[in-house]
Amino acid sequence: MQLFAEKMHPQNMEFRDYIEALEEERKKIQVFNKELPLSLELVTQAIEACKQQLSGTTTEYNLNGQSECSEQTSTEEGPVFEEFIPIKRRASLDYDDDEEQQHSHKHKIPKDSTNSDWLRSVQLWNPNPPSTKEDVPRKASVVEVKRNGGGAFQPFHREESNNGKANDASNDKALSSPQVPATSSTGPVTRDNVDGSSNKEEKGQRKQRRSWSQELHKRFLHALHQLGGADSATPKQIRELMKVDGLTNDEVKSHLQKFRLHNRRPNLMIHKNTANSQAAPLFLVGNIFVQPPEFATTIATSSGELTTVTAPTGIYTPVASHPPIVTHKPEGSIQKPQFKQLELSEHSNSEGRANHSEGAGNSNSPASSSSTHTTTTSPAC
DNA sequence: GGAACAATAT
DNA sequence: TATATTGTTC
Repeated sequence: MQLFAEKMHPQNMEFRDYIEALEEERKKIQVFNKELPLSLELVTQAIEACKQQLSGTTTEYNLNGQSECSEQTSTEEGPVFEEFIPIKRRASLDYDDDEEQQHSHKHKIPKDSTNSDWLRSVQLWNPNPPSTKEDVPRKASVVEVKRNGGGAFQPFHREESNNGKANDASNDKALSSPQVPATSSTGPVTRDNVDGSSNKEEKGQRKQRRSWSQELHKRFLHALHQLGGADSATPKQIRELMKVDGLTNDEVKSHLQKFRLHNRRPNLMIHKNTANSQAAPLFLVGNIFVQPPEFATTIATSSGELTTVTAPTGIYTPVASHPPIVTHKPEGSIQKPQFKQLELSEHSNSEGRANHSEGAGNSNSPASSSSTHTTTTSPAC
């Protein structure tokens, strides 16, 4: 008996506190009565229930609550109890940890789910990347910053196959931190590259996709520029110049391939037009806008496509500068590419442009070179 | 180096 | 769901 009494007191105290907390909660919620009518109702009910129990039924209830005996009360209070518990918990987060086992279901589920979402949203990923347009586009700028700070991009989708690509992750970071390329990247070329190839073989699975962030692409362009253009440059050389950890020749090669493909089409047109390769290359894409009417006309006439085509693509068109046009669709198109970063902020433009700038400087070489060779072949012509 | 295949986003 | 873009593998 005495034990009872002893126990009761403290509990009652807690109970009162809890009720007070609930009341405060209710006050807060009342403001949002319209929006959270149910919540208000629930809280109110909980308060009433608590009060009732505290006054009359308390003994039993409490007992039930604490002690194992749950039978009798269970009938009436059972239901209340359930409602109560969850609320209580939330009210007092303390309980979250353990106990749950019993109610874990209700309680846990929401909690976990929230957390997971949270993490997801917060973390990188983007998994977000996937469809998280909401987050990405809007918050993009901010998010980007954060991410960049850490690793920069979003981490591609490396989700599942971390194993093989653990390296990549690190790599990515390195990559991501283009700004400080030298630092991390300096010695980068080491084995990672090799690993990439080896890993492939190891696992039948596909390698996770490497997203070519702007930064990465920037480097790519830079390297390309240094090597005298896309045509003359070889993946290996490019890779070395890029100084990116974990970047494989294959990746570079692939990127180069796409880069050429993208550039060629549009460029081709230009190319021919511009007997002189000199400028042509530089502005390939850019020229469309910038360049003199000559190109524009040709381009426009021959290919409305160009404009459309070039702009949309994200990375490869880096150069592509359709800022204005792009604005509408572009986001979608551009965003797709992993380069959310681009999208993230308008920076994308800036970035894109940055690329441009570099690309432009650089681009000339690549584009020109590539174009030169290809020109003849191009179907467009 | 290029093409086919695969994955992802719109 | 179909298409487009991008990346990986052969």
